[in-house]
Formats: sequence, structure tokens, C-alpha cells
Amino acid sequence: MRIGELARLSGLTPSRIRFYERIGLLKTVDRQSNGYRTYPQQAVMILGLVTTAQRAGFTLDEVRTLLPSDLTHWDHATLMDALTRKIADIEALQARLAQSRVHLLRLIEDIQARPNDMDCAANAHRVLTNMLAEHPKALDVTSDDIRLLDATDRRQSVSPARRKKTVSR
Amino acid sequence: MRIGELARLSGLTPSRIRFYERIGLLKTVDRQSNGYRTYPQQAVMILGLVTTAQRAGFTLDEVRTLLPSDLTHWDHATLMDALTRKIADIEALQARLAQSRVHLLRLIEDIQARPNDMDCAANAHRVLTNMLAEHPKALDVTSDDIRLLDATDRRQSVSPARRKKTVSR
DNA sequence: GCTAACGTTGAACATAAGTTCAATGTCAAG
DNA sequence: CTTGACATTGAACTTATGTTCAACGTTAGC
Repeated sequence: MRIGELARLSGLTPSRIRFYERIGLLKTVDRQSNGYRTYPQQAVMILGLVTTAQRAGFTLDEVRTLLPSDLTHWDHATLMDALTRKIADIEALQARLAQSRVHLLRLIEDIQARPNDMDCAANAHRVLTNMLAEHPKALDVTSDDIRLLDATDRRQSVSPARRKKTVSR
Repeated sequence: MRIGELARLSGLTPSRIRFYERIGLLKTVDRQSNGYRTYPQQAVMILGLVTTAQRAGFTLDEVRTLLPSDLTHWDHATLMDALTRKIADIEALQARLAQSRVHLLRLIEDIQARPNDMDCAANAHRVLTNMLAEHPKALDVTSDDIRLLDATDRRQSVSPARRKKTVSR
């Protein structure tokens, strides 16, 4: 199977498959005499595995260290450990999101709770002061956890035409 | 107040404050005759507001469009709308995280549920097949929502010395 | 033999939110 | 008058995950 067919079967783009090979996530693949890559059937499953892991919040780096060269020969202990830690990461994130959510809800309430005898400017000042006062120094979550959100989103990138123009830097 | 003091009072770095000015988040500031920036007391509150909004999941772009030039004169309707939508975003993310979490829990269970008469290789195949079979085409969340996780994390960047070496590209 | 579709490569670009650096200027204290 | 702390600027760099492009080679069908 050549890269185009693998792309169709896996739902990934050829460039993405080549990219995975380039960063060492996929081991170097066989070539035809013309230089074309040739993949075994199994490659579809490997790619499916990678995207599934990504959706679950694993980085490509993590996938690379977990993925064995032989799909039937996993490092059971390491894998279980990684899965368990990823669940803990998710739970930490859930806590942070819950915090943000109540924070915003309280803010909305606070804005609407303007005393009748207070003008908008004074209310703005009151709300701001309240807001900046509650500053619980934020829950700390490791930066690895950011990836949990990237999964499905970065994937369908915006076409160049409707990209926001960047600030001159 | 010069930039160093503002940095101390706000907890941000001077480079970050200059960066905010550069992207138009902070309006151009007064200068002393030597070219040094001079900030009013209010600047501390503005910066506090920006970081608070970031922690709540707003991008700098969003903050820029919401932040009025006069802190006492907010666009009430637009602000409320943005807050409400941000809460909805958070809830969508919570749903996605909950999904990922049960997905991982089920995977762990499935791995451990190896029938006694099945060898590891066959079990690996069974688990993989199960996993790739449940492919609910993922919840769709807008890419804006990624930012919700970035907030507190990207901030404390790793020192150059212990940075992971990048793959040659 | 031409054309379209596919393949190859390396390099550059994109995002978001900054940091880091080099070259240079200013200022207060000793 | 020198030293150290602070300020200025523009440019380049960072992370992670790819996409896009240009220049070129291969192959199948007509």
C-alpha cells in the first residue's frame, strides 16, 4: 500500500503521515524501487491508535515512548502507569475548569447585583475590586495537560484565506 | 511609575507588559523625556484584569475586544454575552474531558479483562480492535476553547538549559 | 508522447503568548 | 568617572503539530 491509500484508509493526510515518520513516531518504512513508501496493512491500525491516543490527551511524544515496535508486545506496566496518570491529569483539569466556571458565574451575578443607588462607573469599580481580590493563586496543573485539549481541534486547520491577520511583530 | 515597578506590582515581567502594548492590548503609554514608559496607578488594575481573564480562559484577542479604554465604561451587553459564551465553552470542554476519562477507564478495564486462556499478543489484538471500533467521531469543540487550558501553564516557561532537544526538522 | 494524478524532498509558514538577546541609552550612588 | 541597575528597540527564538510550497521524479491512461 502506498501513502495515498494509507491516507484514505486512516483518514489522515499524507503530509501528516510523513511528518509522523520524520519525528520518529513511525519507524522508517520500506520503499519501492522508485522511492515510494510502501506500508503493510497494519499501518492503518497503528495510525488509528495514534489518533485515538491523541484524542485521549496524549502528546505525540508520549505516544512515541509508549508505542512498541511490535504491536503485540506492549510494555504492560508502563502503559498502565501512563493511562492511570493521564486519568489523574484529566481529573486535575476538570477541577480547574469547574473552578473557572463558578468564577465566571459569580462574576455575572456580581455584575448584575448593582445596588440601585450606585451608578455604572462605581459598580464597575466595585466588581473589579471584588474580582481582583479573590485571587486564589490558581490551581497548578502541569503543562503537559494542555495537550488534552488540543487533540481534536488543531487538526482541522483554518484555510489560509480566512486566517486572522497577525499582528506585526 | 516606570515599567519595572509596574512589573513588580502586577507580578508580570516587563517584557510581557511591553508585549501587551505591542499587540494593542494596552494603549500606547506616556513617556518620560528619556523615552521611559510612565504608567498611572490604574495600570496595575488593568494588568490584573487581563491575567484574571486569561485564567478564566479568554484569549488576549478576546480581552482586547472586551476591554474598554475607560475602565469605568464597559460595554455591558457585549461583556455579558462573552461571559455567557465562555461558560458554555467551559461546559463543552467538561463534557469532552468526562468522555476522555471514561474512555481511558474503560480501556484499563478492558486490558485487565484478559481471558485466562488468551495470550498477551491475542489480548493486545482484542483490546486494539475494541478500541478502534468505538470511534464516536469525537465531540466537536471549537478551537477557541483550547485556550481555556493554556492560561496558567505556558506562563512559567522552562529554562533553556533543561529544554527537551527538538527533533531536527 | 502528453497529461493528470501521485510520489519525493527540504524549507518555510502557521498559531498563541510570550522570552531572550544584542546593541545601546540613562541614571543614581560611590 | 566608573559601576550596576534599569530602560529602550527590533529580531529571533520557543512549543506542538502539522500544512503548504516549490521543484522535481514516476506512472497510468489516452
